[in-house]
Parts: sequence; structure tokens; C-alpha cells
Amino acid sequence: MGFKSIKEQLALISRGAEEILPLKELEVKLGQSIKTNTPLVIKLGCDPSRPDLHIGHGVVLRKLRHFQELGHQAVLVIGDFTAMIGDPSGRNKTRPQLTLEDAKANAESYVDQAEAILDITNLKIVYNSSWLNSMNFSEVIKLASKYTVARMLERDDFTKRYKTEVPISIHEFLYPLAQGMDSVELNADVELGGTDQKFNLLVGRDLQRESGQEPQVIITLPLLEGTDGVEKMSKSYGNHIGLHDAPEDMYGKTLSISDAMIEKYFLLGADADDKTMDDVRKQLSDSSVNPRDVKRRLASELVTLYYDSETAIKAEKHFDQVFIKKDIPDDMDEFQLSEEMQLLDILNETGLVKSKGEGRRMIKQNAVRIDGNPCKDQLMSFKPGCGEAVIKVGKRRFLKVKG
RNA sequence: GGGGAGAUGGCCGAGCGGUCAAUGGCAGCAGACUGUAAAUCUGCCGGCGUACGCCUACGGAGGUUCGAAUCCUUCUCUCCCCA
Repeated sequence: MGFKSIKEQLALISRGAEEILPLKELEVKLGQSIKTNTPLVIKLGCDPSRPDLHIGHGVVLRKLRHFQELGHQAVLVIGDFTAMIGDPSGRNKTRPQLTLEDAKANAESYVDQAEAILDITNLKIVYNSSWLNSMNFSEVIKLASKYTVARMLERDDFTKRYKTEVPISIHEFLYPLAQGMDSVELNADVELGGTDQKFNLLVGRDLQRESGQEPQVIITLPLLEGTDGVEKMSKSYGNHIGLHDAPEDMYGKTLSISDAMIEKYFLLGADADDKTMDDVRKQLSDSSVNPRDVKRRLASELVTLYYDSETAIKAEKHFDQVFIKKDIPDDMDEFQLSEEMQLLDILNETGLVKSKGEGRRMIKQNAVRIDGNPCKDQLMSFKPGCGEAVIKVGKRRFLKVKG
């Protein structure tokens, strides 16, 4: 099968991308690829230490998918080796060090989730332990000699940590090098990553050059902020929309993003094409259009993307019912009463609240409703034979008690 | 190798023998207002008990004391300066 023209390919490749470095080299590579009818090798590394994927990860996976659609060879590098060592970079605690088995298990789950985006049948999956694990100390030292401390310290987060006297371990300097080795191993033509990966991606170029390879082109993608619109999307911030979130959650969470994020979510999260983006921008700048409606469209497109349009309609209906009409959802967890029980215990045991203390607080704050009426009685209890009641805690926690 | 500083609740950061479950900020949760937007206001924000209260917590382990996050010893870890 032939490739599309350079121009056509670039249009898709650059959609949503932050930087393509150097663009000229990419054009050359694409040209060669067309001429020799050979797909380019597109590398994406993933960290299997955190197995829950969200639409933030989706941004870069989507870009890899674009390359698949253009007929290139996508390679997913599972960083099981690096995960095994345990990268202590990042804000606070040392990361848990995974065993190779854990990393492998997580990797499987990762691939399973990535299937929502990638064409798995044409995906090459490799584990970097298969080459990094066998390097001996002298090889590592030789590798380490190719970079200087000053250059390492150029990296943004190292600079920051160094200045604020936050520890940096020596082995962290080896991370970019290990990642770069992956590029050498694969003879990658292009490597994808978030903007925070820029330094690491560039190291790959240097190492490839040292090994006599043509350096890879790097493509960085913006980091998608989470639903709070401030921090980057991350499960630990609790601001993520998971790829495996239930359709209703995906829809609801999307509607909770701030208006300022709508455009970005369309582009990066929903993979909107140029035409859609124009339309969205037009609507957002039109004061007669309620931004909420644009957001509703976004939510529905996201659900459609990860599920299907029918599910999106259902999610929307659920949302309207629960949050706009403040009605109860069609489906909710049920609790069968076998003996008289305190409301507080029911809440606690079913996980509607984290502790009884939280339950008490919620009740005090009028956050607990029974059949729509705020419950102020902390000692209230349910007796068998009392029939059905719907308990609501906060905005979105429901439970049907059957007695 | 020598000298100095430090480790506090999800994070930052006060406290320096009792009044400390620990000021404050951020994050979070809930309520009001809304479009599950933003902004704003209010309350909550270790666990258990209706509550007086009890238990567990200030890097780990010991100790001094009627009483310790606060003092001493020791261990672990971190940062800075000198070599």
C-alpha cells in the first residue's frame, strides 16, 4: 500500500503536536519512506509502573495511532526495566520498585487499555528489559561517559530540584540514557512523548548519532490538564478521566471541566479534526452560545470515541436525569437489609462514606438525603419491612436500601 | 574525611516541655449560588463513640520527666559548606 503525500501526512502528524524537531528531518524521512515504500519506525515508551490509563495518556497514544493510520510501524516500548529500578523522580515519595513480574502484569493491563486507541494488530510491542537487562557495568559506564553532568542538569526538573535542594540520585541521570538506548536498539525514526519528555527524547538523538544512526525526529505533545484545569491529568491528583471510566462518569467528568479547557480537550482528548476545531472555536466565541452546550458535545464525542454513539446517548440521558432534573438514576447499588441497621453503618459498610466520622460530617452538612429529603438524624436507622428507600450522599453517590 | 542544618498530617509549612489531633496556606469534601463552568460565601477536613471522652499520630528505637512534636542517647535518611 502506498503512502500519502508528505503534505497530507504532515497535516495529520502535526495536529495537536507541540513541537516537531527538526521538522525538516521529518520531511526528509517521510520522503525516503515514500520513495522506498518503507514504513517509518515510530517509538513510544510507556511506564508500566502506573497501570491506569486516562485520556491524558490518550493524547500521545492517539498520535501513535495517527502514524498507524498513515501506514507506519508503531512500536510500543514497555519500560519494564526502568520501572523495575523505580524512578524516584517526581514530587515526593520514592516510587515503589516493581519486580519484573509486576511490571509485566501492569504492562499487559496497559496494552489492554491502549487497545481502546491503538490498532493492536499492527503494533509492535517490545520490553526494554530485553536489552537493558543484559548490559554489564562497563557498558553502562561507557554509556554514562557520553553525557556530562552540566548537560543533565539542563533538564528542567533537575534544575528545579537542584535549586530547591531536593535530592537527585545518580541513577536518575541514567534514565534518559536508558531511554535513549531504546531508540538506538530500535533504530527509531520518530519518538513521541509529552512535552515533559523533551529532554529524554533529545538524548535519544545524541545516542543514535554516536552509534552511527540517523537521529530520530522527536514529536512532543502538550500535557493535558485534568478536570480541575490546573494540574496535569493524573490519577494521583484525582483529576483524571480514565479510559476505562464508566460512560456516565466519563460524560459527567467532562462536563465538570472549566470552560477554558474545552478547546484543548476537543483537540487533544477527542481528537477533533480541523473542521471540527474551527466550528468549536466559532461557537465558543459566539456569546449567544452557552459554553455548556459545547461542552456537552465534547462529552458526548468523548464517550462516542471510547464507546459508541448509543452509549453516549445513554450517558447523556443519565446525566440529565441525575444532575439536571436531580432525579435518581435508573441503576444503582442496592443494599438488602437483614436486620435493623443504623444509617451510619449502612453508609460506612457500603463504602458511600470512608468512615463513620465522614458520615456524621456529611449528615451534619445536609449532604445525606433519603428519598430526596435531607436527613439530620445521625442515629436514624432502618428496620426490615420498611420498604425501599434511596439514599443519596453528596451529588453523586446513590444507594437503594431494601428492607 | 571535617563542620553545619534538617526529617511534622495528601503537599507546603509553623510549633521548641503542659492550654497540641497540632497555627496557616494549597489540595480535597459538603452546603448555598450555577451550566457538576468560573468567581464568591459558609462549614468540614486522623479513627471510634450521641456526647463529657477514648485511641493512634509529629522519621525509627530507647531514655529523662507527673507530663515530650518539643530535652537526651542512638539509628536511618536528606540538604548545605569545606576537603
